[in-house]
Amino acid sequence: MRAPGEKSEQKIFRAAVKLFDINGYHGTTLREIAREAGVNVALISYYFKNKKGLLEYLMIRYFEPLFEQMEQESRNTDLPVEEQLTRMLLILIRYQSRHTQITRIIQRELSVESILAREIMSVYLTRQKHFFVSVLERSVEAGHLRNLDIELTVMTLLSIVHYPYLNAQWVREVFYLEPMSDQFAAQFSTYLKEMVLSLIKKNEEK
Amino acid sequence: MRAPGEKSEQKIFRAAVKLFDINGYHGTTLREIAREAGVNVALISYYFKNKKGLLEYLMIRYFEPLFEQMEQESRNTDLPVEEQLTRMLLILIRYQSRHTQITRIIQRELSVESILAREIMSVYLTRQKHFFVSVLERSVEAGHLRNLDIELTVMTLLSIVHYPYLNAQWVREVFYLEPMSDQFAAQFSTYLKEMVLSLIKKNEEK
DNA sequence: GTCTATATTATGATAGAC
DNA sequence: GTCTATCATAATATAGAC
Repeated sequence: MRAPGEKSEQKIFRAAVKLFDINGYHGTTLREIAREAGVNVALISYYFKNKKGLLEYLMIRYFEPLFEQMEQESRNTDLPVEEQLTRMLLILIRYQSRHTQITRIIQRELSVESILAREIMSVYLTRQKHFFVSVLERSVEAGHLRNLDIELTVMTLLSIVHYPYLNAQWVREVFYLEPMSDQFAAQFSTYLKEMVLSLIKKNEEK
Repeated sequence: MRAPGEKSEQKIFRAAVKLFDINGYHGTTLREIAREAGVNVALISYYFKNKKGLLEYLMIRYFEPLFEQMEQESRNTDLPVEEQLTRMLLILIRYQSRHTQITRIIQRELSVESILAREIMSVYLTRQKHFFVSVLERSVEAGHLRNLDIELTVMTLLSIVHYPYLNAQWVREVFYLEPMSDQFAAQFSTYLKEMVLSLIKKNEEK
């Protein structure tokens, strides 16, 4: 009874991602996932234990590879500051645009108060903050950013990078851009690079 | 059997806002709302028809007064551009920080694909975009922003302003700031003003 | 690995008494 | 306006056959 080409575990995962993305985690039932995957409901428990297990699996799978990249990039302290900063932002944008569905699920679910969300914050997001703070501290040493608070700048940069991928529907319907497209990622990166330069250089001149 | 001081309708609304904020719309049940409000479940249907009605009521209540303010401010075209722009951003920040719970509910629920979300986008959020586009167009006429795309700038500014109120937990636990406090709103506004000036002035000098 | 069958509990919603 | 009682359905989850 198995469909050709793809294993059930994978089919369940794909279906869950698709439905969580569109309808939200609590807005999706295991039955819907099973139907979408063309698989029996009981198989979900077999592979992922329960609904929460599906979400946890999804989150870990997302953050681990991303943070390997980020960590590596944050060690390139021999690069010019603006270069390192824009490269770190580029990593985030590229990663998000290649995983738009999971990105939106995670961004949304992190805004719900839960143990899982708190764990993600303490394990990954504090680390992420420190990566960016380090770079900006280097930037201050180089004479940039004199009158902009570092922490708020990090918060701001991350807001810019995350929000369009959370609110993809808004980007589509209000700005007529497609967050899933490579073109958007490219355009967005270019824009951000320009903006970062504006911020840094301006303050340098003061 | 009525508790003193507050009417049931109001108590239900408050309870719903509190629980939707913490656990999400789909993550909250009518029974939980009734318990939190100290009121019978049936009363929710009596006042708000059904669960969806509660969410709709909440959204309209939020956007109407906000857009009255925004609309009014967007007519002040005699002000200097930076002044008008920062004032519009300030309106958003103040409004969000005075309604942190509903703001988070709405920001989160807009990222779920639904008819309601689509309506909010077409009724309010496109209008919001146009307010900001108009100001930035004035800015371009004044010789600013030469190499920054207007629409992307609007998207970016709104991302900065919205994201911290959606991801309040992140702001708290990673940046040790309290999004509900007036102090945060003040600090954030000051920062943004500085940043807007950086962006505009820098490009002016080129 | 996959399915059937079922247990158990929860859910949104309403009819009708007070 | 408020509550009791109840319905119909839907939810997650598991035990056990194949």
